[in-house]
Amino acid sequence: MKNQKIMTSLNDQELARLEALNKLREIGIEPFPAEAFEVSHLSEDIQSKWSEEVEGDYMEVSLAGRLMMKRIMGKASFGELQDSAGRIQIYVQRDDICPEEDKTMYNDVFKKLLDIGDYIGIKGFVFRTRLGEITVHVKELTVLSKSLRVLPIVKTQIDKETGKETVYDAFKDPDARYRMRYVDLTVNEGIKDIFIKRSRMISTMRSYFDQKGWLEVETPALQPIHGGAAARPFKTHHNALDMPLYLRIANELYLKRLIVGGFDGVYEIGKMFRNEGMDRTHNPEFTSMEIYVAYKDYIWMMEMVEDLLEHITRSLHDGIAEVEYDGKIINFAGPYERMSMYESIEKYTGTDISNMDEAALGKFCKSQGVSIDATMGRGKLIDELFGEKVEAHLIQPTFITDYPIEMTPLAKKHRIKEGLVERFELFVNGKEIANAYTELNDPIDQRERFEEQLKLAAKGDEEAMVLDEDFLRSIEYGMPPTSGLGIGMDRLAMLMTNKKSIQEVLFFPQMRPEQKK
RNA sequence: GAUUCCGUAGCUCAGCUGGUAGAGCAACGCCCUUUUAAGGCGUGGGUCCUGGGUUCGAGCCCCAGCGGGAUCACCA
Repeated sequence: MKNQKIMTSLNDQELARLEALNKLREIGIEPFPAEAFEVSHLSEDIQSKWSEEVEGDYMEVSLAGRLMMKRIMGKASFGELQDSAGRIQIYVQRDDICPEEDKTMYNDVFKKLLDIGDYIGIKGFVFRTRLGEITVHVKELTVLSKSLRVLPIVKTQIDKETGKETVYDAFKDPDARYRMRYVDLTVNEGIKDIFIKRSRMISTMRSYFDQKGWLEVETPALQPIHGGAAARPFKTHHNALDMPLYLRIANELYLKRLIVGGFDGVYEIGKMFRNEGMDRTHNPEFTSMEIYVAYKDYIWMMEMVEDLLEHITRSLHDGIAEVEYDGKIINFAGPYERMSMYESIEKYTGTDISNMDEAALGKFCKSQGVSIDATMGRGKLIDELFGEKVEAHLIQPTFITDYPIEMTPLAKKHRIKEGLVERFELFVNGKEIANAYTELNDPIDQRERFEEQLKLAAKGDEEAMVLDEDFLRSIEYGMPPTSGLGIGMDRLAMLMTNKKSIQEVLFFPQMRPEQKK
């Protein structure tokens, strides 16, 4: 009865696969065997290393993977086996896999009961076909796992005259691809590479930091006070403590406590959560890297970022420090251009705003066609102006330095320039990808800045920071001069893999629940 | 949140001024021992996203909803 219920929800192709599975069992072949299958080679090993000269080394190979194509021609067939590294053609002859009278293994199992997507193991030898394709001649075939669903079969034809490539039946609906990433990864070439690059990007960064002697740490993701950034948090509740907790929007205040505790350098690569809108550069959970190094300032940090990004880019792109993004060549070899925020506005509007007061600035924004409202203070006006007039021009990596104090409550006041803080952001392709300060370690100044934030909150600013008394206590014990940096790892991954949507660099981007059928 | 486009077979898509649903691949059956989008002959397969409405008649028109994409806004 249970079976019947399943049956009615299946289409004809899925029914055929279920029947094939039952028939395999009838023949005495377990479609989901428990035994391990020993693999000697990956498809890629053979494709790249085999030649007639070393033929002798490839007389007994065993491979495992999904059967992705069958081309049956009577008593012999070709197929394609896809493993973790790629694909290789296989050649299956009836009398080879069925040396005895009984031809079931070929006539029934291979020709009829095996479907595209099934996992098989093969043993045989490598040869080259008349048409020149390196192929495994199968002597022994093992069913490793049955696939009950139909994979979309992507086929590519290359026109022999024009060399033009045509793709048939691409599995390209973004909705389906993100919801069923396992199918996307199986069927679409190049998807794995994105995530392999992402993984290597992170491991390269980690080993760079480790080599400098900085310590990778972990700090709470569940926080009683959501500090360190201006954003709306996710709220949850702990039952045993009967208290509200927030998913972290940043880890800055915890990492600084560790600097107070005496580490010279600490960093954390981890998930942050922000309860805000989603678009092609925002996912509710995202990966950030934050690092704090004692006895340094933001000028030192700019040099570190140049070296780090150049190093990562080279290690991901065969030693080259350039990436192509959105049709542009972006060069990550340092040094990068540096401009103060005021200089950048002057460069792209022709006007020096450094001495304007709030009223004059408001007037200037209007004259530039920047829409403003009455609640905006001086800092916010500058930020708007920058966003409208400057950001889009910053294609090559560019440091923008020295921000108005109002919007940056955790950065140290500028050593010379009144009303500014020692902060930089790194822009690439018109987008911010890194943010750094000379950290504020003066506890009295820090308390005043928090109090300013409280006033903003009282005025209704939902994103104003909350005062963290324990954090203040920690720096009252004494925090060394420190520079800190944050990098949005997803956005960096987008740059490194030439993807325009954050969903393309996340295995499982956040989605609405699937509609029930 | 706003605007806009899209949702038809397992996949990719067509479907005219409204007339009762099609193609290729995939599936099923038969033929074929070096093919490669293999080929040839034949067969089956649909909640046209959901719910209302207009109409003699809706995949198509109208309304509402669901899901997704793009652009903008918001957001370090």
